[in-house]
Amino acid sequence: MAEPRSNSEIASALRPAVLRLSRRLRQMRDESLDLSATQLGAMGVLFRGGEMPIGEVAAQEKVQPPSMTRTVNCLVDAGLVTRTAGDTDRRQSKVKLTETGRAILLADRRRRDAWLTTRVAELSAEEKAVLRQAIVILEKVNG
Amino acid sequence: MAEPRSNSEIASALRPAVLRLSRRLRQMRDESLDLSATQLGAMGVLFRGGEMPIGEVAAQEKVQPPSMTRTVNCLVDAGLVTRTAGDTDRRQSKVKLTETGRAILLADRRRRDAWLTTRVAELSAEEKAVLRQAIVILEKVNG
DNA sequence: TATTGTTATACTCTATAACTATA
DNA sequence: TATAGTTATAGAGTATAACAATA
Repeated sequence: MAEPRSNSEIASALRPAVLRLSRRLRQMRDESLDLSATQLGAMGVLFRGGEMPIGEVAAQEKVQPPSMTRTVNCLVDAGLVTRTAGDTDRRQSKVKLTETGRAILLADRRRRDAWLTTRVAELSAEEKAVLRQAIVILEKVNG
Repeated sequence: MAEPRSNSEIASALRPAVLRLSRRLRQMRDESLDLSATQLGAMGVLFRGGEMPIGEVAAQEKVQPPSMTRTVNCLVDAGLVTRTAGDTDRRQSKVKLTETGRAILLADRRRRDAWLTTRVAELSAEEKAVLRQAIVILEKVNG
């Protein structure tokens, strides 16, 4: 599968590559004892976007609302995010990173990305350039 | 995150992109009622590599042996693969796609990749070229 | 009635630890 | 003793369905 040409060939080659890498990335948790990849993802959304409704976090992470409720519950219990009722619309619960959450997110990212950063560092400059561009494309593909 | 530059910035941007896309890819199962992404992955290894010990399938898919035992059990029950004791070393159990398995794999891939293929098709020729190269790099990063 | 979120529930994936059988 | 695989067990992640509260 060195040269997939058609759209479906690209899709067929991309799928296992992404699935295998994601498996590895989830396991990296063992090195950072605090956060799961899922929790880190949700916190990352809040880091970038600031305070927002829980539904928006779910949408950005491409999970269903009940899944994000569960993740946020864990983070609230750990004191990493706060959940407050919306002021204009009280159905919403606005979620926000705490200062502790922000600090732990940054520390955890550094530790967690150790493996992946090492792997990336071993690539050539050309390969890194391709990867940089590919990240944007992957996000685009994902909708 | 349009222009990550350092190795760790690339890692930090790549991680969520891969995790979110993998989530989506696992959900695609709903459209193809037969195989999970995990099962499809294992079958894909056998499709490419022919008959091999179960440990080898696990290694290629980057999962631990007990996880692959479980996956293979399901596939055997469904008649999609066969498991036979090794002839030279009877500790091994060699696994092989059945003809049915091969046919279902190919049919399922076509159906399952429908979403991803559509997304890929919407990319420009340049973006597809980047993605083609990136797939190889992702596999390399993954070890 | 429609929307936002939560609760209840169930299933898949995956891992680690302990075990069996063979080398 | 070492290796290949399986069994037993546990935990995380995710979904759907049903519900509550608010708009």
